[in-house]
Amino acid sequence: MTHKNKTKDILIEVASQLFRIRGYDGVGLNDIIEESGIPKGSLYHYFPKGKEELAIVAINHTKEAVTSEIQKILARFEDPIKALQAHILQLSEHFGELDISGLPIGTIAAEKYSTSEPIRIACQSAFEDWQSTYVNKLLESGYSEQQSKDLSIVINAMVEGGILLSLTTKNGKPLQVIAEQIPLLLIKK
Amino acid sequence: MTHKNKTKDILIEVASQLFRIRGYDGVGLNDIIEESGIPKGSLYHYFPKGKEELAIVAINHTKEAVTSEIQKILARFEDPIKALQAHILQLSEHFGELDISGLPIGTIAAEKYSTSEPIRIACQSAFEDWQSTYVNKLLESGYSEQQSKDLSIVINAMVEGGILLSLTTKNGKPLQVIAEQIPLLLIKK
DNA sequence: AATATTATAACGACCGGTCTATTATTACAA
DNA sequence: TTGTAATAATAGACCGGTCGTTATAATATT
Repeated sequence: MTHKNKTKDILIEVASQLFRIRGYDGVGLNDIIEESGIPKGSLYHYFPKGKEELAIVAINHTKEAVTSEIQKILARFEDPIKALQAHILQLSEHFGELDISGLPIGTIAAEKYSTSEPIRIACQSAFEDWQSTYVNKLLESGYSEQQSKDLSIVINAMVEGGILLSLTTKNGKPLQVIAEQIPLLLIKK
Repeated sequence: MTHKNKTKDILIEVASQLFRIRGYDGVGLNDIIEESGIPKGSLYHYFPKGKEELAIVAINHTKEAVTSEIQKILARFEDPIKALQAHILQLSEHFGELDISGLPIGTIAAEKYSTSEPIRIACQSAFEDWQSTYVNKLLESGYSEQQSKDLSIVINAMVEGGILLSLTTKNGKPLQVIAEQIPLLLIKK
């Protein structure tokens, strides 16, 4: 860390936010230029391979940001049920207002899985990271390897799907209902 | 029905498929022209308001196609657990190969929820239709109004999220794991 | 003859990407 | 410290191509 390259970091941050909200094809380089105030020359200086390269770095940035956010909230509750509910309810709080920051990487994944293998792989890696975070919490709480792994997939799917539903309906309700059903899922076998 | 407008129907069918796989911004009108063999003049004759109008019709087309597909497979099993598992496992069978036909409307929803209100509403309506289909099955099976409604949201989210994970990982496994967890969720209260 | 449909050419706007010039910053020699 | 050459970074005009859309003409259909 501690490599203080402000310009590059701003580009990554702005690109991450825009891609999250409008997807890959919905965001032009000119949008990123304009929003960040950084000229095209600098963008291509730091990302000589262009848009796809920037997008992959942005995906990895979002991956890490979300991973540490999940870790942080899961660590605050010993009970995995309460922890996961807090995690999902936290997501639901963003809705109804206007801020809303999109599916973290689901939009890009859905758009580009069939047309950009590097992007697909970056998105896959993000999903795997988040799943690992869930797995760790479940293992700590005494769930079996098998059940932890299975549940982490289901939780990941429910979270992604829940955000999508909440975005589409402009309403945090779907995520709240999902949070309520967590206890059913987490019955130890 | 039975209004035999072949040209228009072909446009809707082709547009639906392309939007499913590559999203709204990832598909140009030229792609639709080329894939369908129908000239641009005809497209604007049938959809004078252009791309967005065509997309909304395509979304509604996909909505109805998916709704009747869900209804069909749910009707084949009396037990709602078996019925939903069959539904989800059927989805999982599309993966691993190359065909794969994308998130039905989730991609467009995620891309455009913030930039096209008409598209957002069309997507919302599709999600509501699918949820209603789940609700009906659960009500028939003796679940309470409240639980049926809650579960239908969770199922919808799991299916959408599961397809997204299966697309991204090129693997039907996520959907299969989700299908296996259905019994936990459907415990009657 | 009137209308519906097909067929393309062309439009301006914007796309991702390239190019060249200029300005900061760094590294090293005196 | 200062002068200077090398390199990094900024700046934006510009490129060919493609975007969604429009316009106009030709052709079928009624």
